[in-house]
Amino acid sequence: MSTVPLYSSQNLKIYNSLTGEKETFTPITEGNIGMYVCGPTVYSNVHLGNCRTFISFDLIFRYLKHLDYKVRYVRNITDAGHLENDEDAGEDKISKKARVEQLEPMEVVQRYTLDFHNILNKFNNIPPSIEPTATGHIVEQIEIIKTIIDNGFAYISNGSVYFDVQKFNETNDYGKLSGRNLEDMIANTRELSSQSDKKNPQDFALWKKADPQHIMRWPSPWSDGFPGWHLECTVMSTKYLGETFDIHGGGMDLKFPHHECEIAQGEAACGKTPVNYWMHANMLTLNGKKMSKSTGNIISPAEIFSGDNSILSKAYAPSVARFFMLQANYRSILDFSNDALEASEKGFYKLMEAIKVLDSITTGSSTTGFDVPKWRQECYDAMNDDFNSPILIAKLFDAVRFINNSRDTKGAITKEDLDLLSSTMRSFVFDVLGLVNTNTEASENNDKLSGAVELLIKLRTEARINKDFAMSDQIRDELAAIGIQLKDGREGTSFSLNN
RNA sequence: GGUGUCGUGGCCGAGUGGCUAGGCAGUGGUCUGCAACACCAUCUACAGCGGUUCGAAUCCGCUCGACACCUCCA
Repeated sequence: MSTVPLYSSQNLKIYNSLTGEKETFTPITEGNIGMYVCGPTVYSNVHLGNCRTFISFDLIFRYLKHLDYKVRYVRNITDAGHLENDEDAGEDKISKKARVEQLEPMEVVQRYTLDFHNILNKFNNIPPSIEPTATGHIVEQIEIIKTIIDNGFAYISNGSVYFDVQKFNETNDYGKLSGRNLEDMIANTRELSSQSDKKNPQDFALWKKADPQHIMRWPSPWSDGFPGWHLECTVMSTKYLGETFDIHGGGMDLKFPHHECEIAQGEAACGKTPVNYWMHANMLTLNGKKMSKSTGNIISPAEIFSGDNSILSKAYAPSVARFFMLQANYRSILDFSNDALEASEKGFYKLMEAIKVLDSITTGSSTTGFDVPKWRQECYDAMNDDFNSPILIAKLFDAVRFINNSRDTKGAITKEDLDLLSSTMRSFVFDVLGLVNTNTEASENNDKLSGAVELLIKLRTEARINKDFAMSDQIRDELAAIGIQLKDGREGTSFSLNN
């Protein structure tokens, strides 16, 4: 038996940074997608801004899978080669951290890789299919450097190897992704420092000769040294996804020079452009400025979860922060604030509450006031339009209104429509948006608590019948104080757990 | 200086030529013993100036402002 994959009935459009337009998505191999996303340099704890990028691509990964595509998602760990700056005096970020904290470089890598995985796991991100490291691909990097040299696009200088941008630009277009042209860049570049080994300031390192005190070093035909930052992504994407693959993603700040250099390396090594669809996730800002490790303008996920930061009024669940981010388009700058997060939290629990209500709706002979199949397609249309999660969420809230109405109005929906509504809600909220319902899980999974609260509700109801409002209010208020909210409705009293 | 993006109501944030985005907050009402929850109704917009158009938040120009990249950053 064979089922028709969902993607065949949906028209997915993706905004391609390379062309600046939304394009109908067509994978190289039907039904299969290769996607590469630039991962973190593991020299410090991830901050919330880093997380936004990976949550954005998790949404994309989840939706592509939801459409029944077979996706190979590769996201690297940069554990070597990422310099403090592009001058020759630059120090490897991992090495520097290791020196400062008196750790082995691999201890630094291990510590922050674990932190990265732990935090993304809390945000309910699905792990990538392959998570390769730069240090695990030194041999491949040396091989590709040889190829680029052989093809005439790189030169050796004092034990280092540099990519010859001007030579490349004679036959190719350096700057096509970031909308720059080489002449402008040359005209606007500062003078080279005298000790540079580079022919031109635009040239970038493929291999760097290590200083005597540099710990992380590997032998190569040119020197004992280490690979350039841009190279690892070219090598690992090519190795696991092929010389040309479908989607390459990353943070907006990597567009230039990192991704521009990847295109140059790929074209110089393989003679073909490496990526069909470039996708860039926009920045999370704090006080209107980009979150950035180097400026210290950051808030960490751990602080969100604990509330331990002066700008936060309380702690927030990971799914609340995730929901907050998904309420903005991945291509828009999003500004973080406690007020915005608090507003999202209320919306989030309203959404979760409605999903719980789905189970208690009674069905009737017809559905009035809501076209479930039409609504369902509108949800898909939103996601098909370059993963427009804010529109999807707006559609979900349309359904929330109908669901809450249906609770009070008996028999306003057919069994068939309710099943479709329920399955669609759940698949978009949990599978596609990747939200976790901490609220109802706690109440459903804890029968003892539930039994105790039901007993208190019973006692309170008796008190109310006897007009002993002092007693009934005491029960209500003290339960509220420990996060259990009682809800009086036509059909009696129910409760929910608040965070 | 160069390149690019953006400026939407109290807050967040969609929308790219005419039709209610949505969430939070506010206001009025229904429900309630009183509340909360929920529901119904409703208010505050498209930075400024000029142009194109029957019609512009949406297209064009200018002005002002913000941000990002051009050094490391998701």
